[in-house]
Amino acid sequence: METELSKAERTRQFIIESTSGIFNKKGYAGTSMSDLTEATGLTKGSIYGNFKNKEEVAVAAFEYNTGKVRKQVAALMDKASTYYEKLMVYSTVYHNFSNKNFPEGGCPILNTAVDADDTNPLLKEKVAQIIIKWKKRLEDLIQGGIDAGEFKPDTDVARTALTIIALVEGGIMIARVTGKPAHLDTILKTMHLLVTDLKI
Amino acid sequence: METELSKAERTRQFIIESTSGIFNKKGYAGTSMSDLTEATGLTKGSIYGNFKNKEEVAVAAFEYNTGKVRKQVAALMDKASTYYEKLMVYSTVYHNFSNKNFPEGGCPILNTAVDADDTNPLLKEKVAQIIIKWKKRLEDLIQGGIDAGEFKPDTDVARTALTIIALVEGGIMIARVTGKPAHLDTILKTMHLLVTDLKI
DNA sequence: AAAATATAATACCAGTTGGTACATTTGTAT
DNA sequence: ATACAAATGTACCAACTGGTATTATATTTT
Repeated sequence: METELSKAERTRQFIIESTSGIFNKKGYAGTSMSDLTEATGLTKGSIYGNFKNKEEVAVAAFEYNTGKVRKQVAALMDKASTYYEKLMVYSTVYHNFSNKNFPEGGCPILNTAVDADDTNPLLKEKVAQIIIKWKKRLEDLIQGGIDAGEFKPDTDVARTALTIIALVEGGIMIARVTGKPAHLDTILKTMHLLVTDLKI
Repeated sequence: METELSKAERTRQFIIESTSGIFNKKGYAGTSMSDLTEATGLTKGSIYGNFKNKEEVAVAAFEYNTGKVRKQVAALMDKASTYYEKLMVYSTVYHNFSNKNFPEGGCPILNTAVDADDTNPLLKEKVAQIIIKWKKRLEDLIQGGIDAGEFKPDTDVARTALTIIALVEGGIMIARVTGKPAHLDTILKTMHLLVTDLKI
C-alpha cells in the first residue's frame, strides 16, 4: 500500500522548495507574501490553505534548508572511515557552499540566527537547537576519536567543537560579504590544522 | 573659534544615536520609518529633512555602531605594550559584547553582513570594506610582532588574521542565538591559544 | 526686535503589507 | 459518471509602507 503524497502535501512541499531560497536570502521580515506567490505562481488563498501563516512557511523553509546541508554531511560521513576524516566532512561541505546542493543565499544557520535573533523567538529557538545538536555531534565525533585511540586524550572536546562551528560560520560570513570564497578556504585551513593536531 | 554643532547636526546625531540599536537588531528591511519616529519622538518630516531616505539613516547608524566598537578597541590598544597584548584587545572587546559600550543587538559587522548580503548592495559594500580594513589591521599587528622579534617569522599572517575574525564573529553568533555568552569565551580561548602560539 | 533662514510638523499620497471569507475549480472514491 | 471533499482562486480588508509638498515653528543673522 504505497502511500502516495496527497495533493496538499505535494503543494506544501512545492511551496517550501520554491520559497526556501527567498527566506534564506531576504530573511523573515524581508520576505513578503507577494514574494511567495510570485515564486510559486500560486495565490495567497492556496498558500494560506496549506500554512497557518507566513511564519509557518518560514519555519518549514528553514528546516528544508538545514536538511539540505544535513543530507550532504550524512552522505560524506558514510564514506569517511577515520574520525579525522569525519570531522573534515564539514570542511568539505561548507567549502562547496556556492554549489547547487547548498541552500541558495548561504548557510541557513548563520542567516537565520542573525535574522531571528532579536525579532522572531520561534525561529531563534529552532536555530539554537540546531546549533546545540551540531555541537553535540562534533563532540561525539571527537570523543569517538579519543576512545578509538585516534585523538589525544587530553583534547578539550567542547572547545574544539565550538571552535569548528565558529570557524565555519565566521568564514562563510567573510567569504560571502567580501565576495572572496578563497577567504573561507583559508579559514578552513586553520580548521584542518586544528583537527590534524588532535591526532596522536 | 569653537565650532558649535548646528541644530541640524545635533538632530542628525540624535537620530543616529537613538535608532542605531534598532537597525542593528531588526536589520534594514525590518526597520520601518515608524520605528524611527517612535524611537526619536520626531516626525517623518524631521527625519527626511536630515536624511535623504531610510537607507542613509541605516548607513549612518551602521557607521555609528562600528565606530563604537572601534573606539573601544583604540582605547585598549593604547594601553597594550606587546603585539601579543594588542592582538588580544579584540578578545577583550568582544568578550564584553553585552555591556553598554557595545552596540545594542550584537556585532554590527556580523548583523549587517548577513542582513545586507543579498538585499542591500550599498550596506554590503560598507561591511566588506570594514572587514578588509580589520583584516589589514590584524595583518599589520602580526607582521609588526614578527618584525619586532616577538612572533615566529614563519607565521601565516593572512590566515591568522582571517581566523581571528572568523572566531570572533562565529563566536558572537553562537553566543547570542543560544543565549550562552560562555560559548563565546570558550571560542575566544582558542583565539588566545592561537595567538600565544605565535610567540617565539 | 525684525527679517531671513533653517528646521520640524502636518496631512497626504499611491502602493503594499499580512490575513480572511467565500466562491470556484480540481481531485478522488464510489 | 456522479457526488463529495479537498484544494485553489477571487475579492476584499484595515493597517502600514516609504516618501513628499506644504504649512508652521524655531533659530540665526542683521
